[in-house]
Amino acid sequence: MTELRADARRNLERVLDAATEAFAASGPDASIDDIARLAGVGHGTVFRRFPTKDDLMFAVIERHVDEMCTLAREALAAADPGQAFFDFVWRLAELNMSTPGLHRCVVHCGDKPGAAELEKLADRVVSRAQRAGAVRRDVKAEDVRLLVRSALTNTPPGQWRRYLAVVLDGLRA
Amino acid sequence: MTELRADARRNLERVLDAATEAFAASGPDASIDDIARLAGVGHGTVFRRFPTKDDLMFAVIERHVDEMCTLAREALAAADPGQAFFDFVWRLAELNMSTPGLHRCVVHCGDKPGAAELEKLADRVVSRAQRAGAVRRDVKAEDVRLLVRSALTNTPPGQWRRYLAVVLDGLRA
DNA sequence: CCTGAAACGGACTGATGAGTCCGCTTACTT
DNA sequence: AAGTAAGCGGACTCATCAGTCCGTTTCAGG
Repeated sequence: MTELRADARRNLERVLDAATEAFAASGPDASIDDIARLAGVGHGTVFRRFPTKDDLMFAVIERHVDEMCTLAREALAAADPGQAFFDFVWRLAELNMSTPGLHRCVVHCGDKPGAAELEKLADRVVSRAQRAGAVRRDVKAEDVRLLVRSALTNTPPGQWRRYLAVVLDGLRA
Repeated sequence: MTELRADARRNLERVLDAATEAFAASGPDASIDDIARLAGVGHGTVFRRFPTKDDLMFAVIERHVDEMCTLAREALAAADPGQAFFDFVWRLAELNMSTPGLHRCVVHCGDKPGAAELEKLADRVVSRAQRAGAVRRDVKAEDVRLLVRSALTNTPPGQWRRYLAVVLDGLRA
């Protein structure tokens, strides 16, 4: 029942590879038709495995999201909450901005279960740093998330580090 | 030749009013059909006056852009370059965020002649503040523009003041 | 092999939205 | 009042894209 036929498994891999490439290049605007063409399959084949485009997108970024959750858990376990927060943000940014298109997909899928988990973890990292006095108290954890995101999104390629530095300086207590 | 017939003039006004309302509500995503319906005219009438949607959008924001240019010129004339910069940014933000939809239209039309003029003026305000030592030197004038924009765009309604405060704090020398 | 179920893929639908066209209407002019 | 050019508006084209359907192909087990 859960076993896929050999050709189905092969096509599934091709689709995921193609989708990763297309979403990395064009963000959530990549079309299913493009992805199917890139994978060398009909687009009906894509829809059989992933009932909606969002399902496919989430399958592509799931690995990314998991990785980010791990970073968040490490930050929560670290000794110095302030340092952990700043390190966490930089690592998160490096991971996301290595493929800006996928980052935009992560933003697009913000309400999916896995992504919601990540948000909860990230908010705890922020709160901990605030309690330790490393981050100003007049912003909410959610605000920090949005500020960092806005510094990374719609930013000229290769310039985001400078932008993030400014925002993080603005966030220090 | 340049005189419009009475009905044409009346419809032109209606279209501009409707477009302002629609763009303010939905940003650049407002459709010409919606605008025409709101104005009570056929959409052919809209296209006769404004060959493309962008032309219409720019006509709507032109007044805004002019007002912003005035603010920039005032800032350039002010005595204290640093204070002038921060006042300028806050006034610009208040003006834009009173109608977030129109702000998104301004961003969308960033390359139109009038908007380009505004960018040049704004960049001079920034450079002047940097030379006066009020703004950190490791960012370019364009970076400041983009950072401020990113703090205002895609931001929960009513929260943008906090976000802007953080970014401006991060920009101080 | 040979057969049936799984998988395939592309034609099709339906929605949306920009921009064109042209037969009809209406406002000015004389 | 009548002629005419300006103006009108909606039907039409064209393109895009998500998602459906079904006749055909291909895999895998007996």
